[in-house]
Amino acid sequence: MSDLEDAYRLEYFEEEGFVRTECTECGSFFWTRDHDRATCGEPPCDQYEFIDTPSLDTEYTLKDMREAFLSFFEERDHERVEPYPVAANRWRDDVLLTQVSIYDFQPLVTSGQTPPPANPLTISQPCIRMQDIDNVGKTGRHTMAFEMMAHHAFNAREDADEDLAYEGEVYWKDETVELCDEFFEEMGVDPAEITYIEDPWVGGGNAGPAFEVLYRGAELATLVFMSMEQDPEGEYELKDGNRYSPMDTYIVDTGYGLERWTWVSQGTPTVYEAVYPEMIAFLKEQAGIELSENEKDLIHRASKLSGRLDIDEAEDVGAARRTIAEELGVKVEYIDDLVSPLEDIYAIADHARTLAYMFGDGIVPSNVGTGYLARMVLRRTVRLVEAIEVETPIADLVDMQAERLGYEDRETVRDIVRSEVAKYEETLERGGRRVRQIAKERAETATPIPKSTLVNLYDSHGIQPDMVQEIAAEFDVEVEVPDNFYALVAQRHDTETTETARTSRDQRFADLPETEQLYYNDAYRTEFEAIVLDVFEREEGYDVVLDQTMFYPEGGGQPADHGTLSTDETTVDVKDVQIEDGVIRHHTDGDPGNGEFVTGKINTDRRRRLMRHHTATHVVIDAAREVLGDHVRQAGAQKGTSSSRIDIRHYERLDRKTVEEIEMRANETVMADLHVHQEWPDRHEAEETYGFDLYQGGIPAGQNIRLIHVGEDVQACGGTHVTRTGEIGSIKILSTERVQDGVERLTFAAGDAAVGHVQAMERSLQAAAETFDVTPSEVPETAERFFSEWKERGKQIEGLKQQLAEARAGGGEQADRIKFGDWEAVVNRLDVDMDELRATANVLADDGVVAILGSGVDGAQFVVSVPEGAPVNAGELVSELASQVGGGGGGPPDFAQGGGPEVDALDDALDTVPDLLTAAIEA
RNA sequence: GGGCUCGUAGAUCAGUGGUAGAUCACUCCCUUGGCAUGGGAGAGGCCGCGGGUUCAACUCCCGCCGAGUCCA
Repeated sequence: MSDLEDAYRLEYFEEEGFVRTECTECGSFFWTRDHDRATCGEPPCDQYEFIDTPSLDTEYTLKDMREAFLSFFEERDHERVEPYPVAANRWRDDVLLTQVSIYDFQPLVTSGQTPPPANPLTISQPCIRMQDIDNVGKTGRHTMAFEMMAHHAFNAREDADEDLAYEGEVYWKDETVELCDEFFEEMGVDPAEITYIEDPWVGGGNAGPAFEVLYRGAELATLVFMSMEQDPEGEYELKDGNRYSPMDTYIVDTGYGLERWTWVSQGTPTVYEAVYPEMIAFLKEQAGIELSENEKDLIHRASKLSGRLDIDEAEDVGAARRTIAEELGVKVEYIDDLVSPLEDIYAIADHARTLAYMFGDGIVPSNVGTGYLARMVLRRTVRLVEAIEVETPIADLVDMQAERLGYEDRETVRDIVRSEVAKYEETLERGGRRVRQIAKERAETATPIPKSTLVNLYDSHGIQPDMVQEIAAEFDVEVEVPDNFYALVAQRHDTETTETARTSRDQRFADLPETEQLYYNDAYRTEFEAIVLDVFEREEGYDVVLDQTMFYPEGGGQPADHGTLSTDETTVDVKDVQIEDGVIRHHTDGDPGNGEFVTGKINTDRRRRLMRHHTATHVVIDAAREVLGDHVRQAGAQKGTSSSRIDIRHYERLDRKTVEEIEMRANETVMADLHVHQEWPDRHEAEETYGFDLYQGGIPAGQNIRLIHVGEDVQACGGTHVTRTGEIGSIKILSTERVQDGVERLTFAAGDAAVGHVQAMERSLQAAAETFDVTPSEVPETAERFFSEWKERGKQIEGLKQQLAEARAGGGEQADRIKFGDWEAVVNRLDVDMDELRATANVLADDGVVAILGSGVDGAQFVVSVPEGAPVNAGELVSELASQVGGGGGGPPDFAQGGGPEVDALDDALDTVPDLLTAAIEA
């Protein structure tokens, strides 16, 4: 760590007369203008000193504070950048939610592959941190949703190894600290009260020196100087135990918590009161919370105290509250009763804002990914709202926040919330029934519900332990809730993680220049000439690299082109095409010869079909968005030659009517014969014009991106397209399936493939129609009729069999009646099916006769039915008989069945019955 | 992406290799001046679909389809 000490010695500190001091409490080093200061300023070394003491020049609302910050930096040559979505997985695949502002620019901007939208820039980025969910409402300072105000500068080293998307230094540590100082002063803070604590920052594979900036006990800013990346050979070992080395870029990453600043400016006991005043007032009124002056005062003092305690874990909250009660000289239960509803209200306000961000940014509830996180937050909110007995629908609460945050498609947000709340209520109802049943069983045996059952209820059915306890209490049943409940759940999910070893790069391949991509110039040309730069012999076939190619490599869900490469001497087939670091490999069945001139020919039919399907994909997504709403987003796609599929995010199953509507819209676009064209604009201009909805299929790298316009629809896309939608011919949606909760897969065909599928469908229908001897349009009605008639006949047959059985048993047939003891038995071979055999035997037994019946219809089969009291065990008798025909059988003593494959032995077996009966009676 | 649970009468669920059941709802009859109710009778099942094991599968095994839930 001492390696980094120099990193904190700034000229600015020198000039301004700062001193470096070691905190007498925690031992951290910090910088301050106050030479007498002994402590670092961070709780627990120092305490909150702004509660009841508004500590800026004036009291700010969130909106005013945000504006004050952004315009301050704008005035100092920073460009204001619009915030990114909270769903960070819309532009990166390594995280789900935006947790800090720098996430907006990782990984492409921070690594230097892509330029930043502005440099330097300032932004106020909405963030969500789920880690704090248990603390929200309780500690007075944790919120799940917050805005991180920030300014960023992206610098590149002069001696950088590679070409970077930005160059030179904008500013670095001294200017960053100076800006921080100035901003504090602008807000009316005496600079002598500020401390800069040295606190190296490590995260996400990067690291660097950093300052925490404290004022009156509140951490109001973090200044991070990201300058290192993880490297096993690196010269610095940091606090996470990994080694780091300097990067080619070095980046100013700051964070000023908007909510904290607002709070400090107002000096309210909790952050929530500063941030959500309207919603808290609304909820208090709805929940009918009215407090006396005494109670208000007590709560006020309690919140002040809890702010001074260092609570970072939910488990600490209980202990903290006991301490508070002690200090205030009241019972802890009293504080609990008073404070709990308020805590719930604070949490609801925060959760509602979190949900507004999530759904407003297009997250759809699901059992996976961000959708799952949203579902968890929503369910928690439902429980909180129930706890304080507020009648207002959650949809309204979320909508209040969505309105405040300025989201446009609020009706969809409401719809999503309503549908999700309904799903949860169903789950609760189902769960309640299940628990009641278990509780009833346990009540009978007077045993507690074991923890394994509890874990299972939660894991498989989403039922919380406290719900089980509540219901069990109604039945006076105890429940074992272990302290480590969630650890037990986690245990169930312990699985080995398989590590994928990265294949070592072939040096010869790595040295090749990037292949020129001809397929973008004119997607309709199918012949080109090129030079073979290298040929790699593979286990099966060859990989050929050319200087330029028209072969489209697999990518963006579009499969590779096929075709041929020809020289004067030979022609080889291209079976697959892949791109790696800009170099395109043609996988062939032969060696065209290194250094040769080749003529490449693309399989036109295949390519055309892929082009039609690719453009059709854009058309279908656009149609789905029009029909379902703007939240619809592509969650994956795979094009093909006979059909393609796209996965779209949506919160409900699609019914047949909706699918037809989408299909009709898509075909309207086809019929309108719209022009399809591509352009390569600057990425930031494109993002500004069209938003992140551009990135339906993933985020491309680079300064410029390729856009495909189909009418109004615009998407970033690297695939090959037809030039007019009319060329698609037609689009037929073949099927929909739910691949995950919240994700619908549409499989469709375009052009001749669509016609082919319709024809196949028609053939099936024709075949069915011919069987029924009706016209295709009459098939549904006819099938319906046949099915109900078929059921009707089944019932008739059953009735007839019963009658037949009664007739037979009545002695109409020449039955062998034998007497044994006081009983009479019928031994007979009927050669009818099992149902009839059974029915006949039962009728006989009802008449007080032991029935032993055999049949040779389907193998050799026996049924034995014994009237009550007769000295014969049906199970044993059948077992004996069945073994004589090479099979087995059994059943209860009064009724049994069995059989075997040897039909020839059936009669002999029946002949042994009298002896067996005699034996039975003697036994 | 991985794990777990569930698909049986219109609804809710029993049944765990050997004759498909209960409760509510439904239809009819009886009880009552009428209603709440009570009593009786009846109708209603490709036991999700397809394979396998077995003399025999709602039941066991495999695959598919559908629903739910937990975890990353």
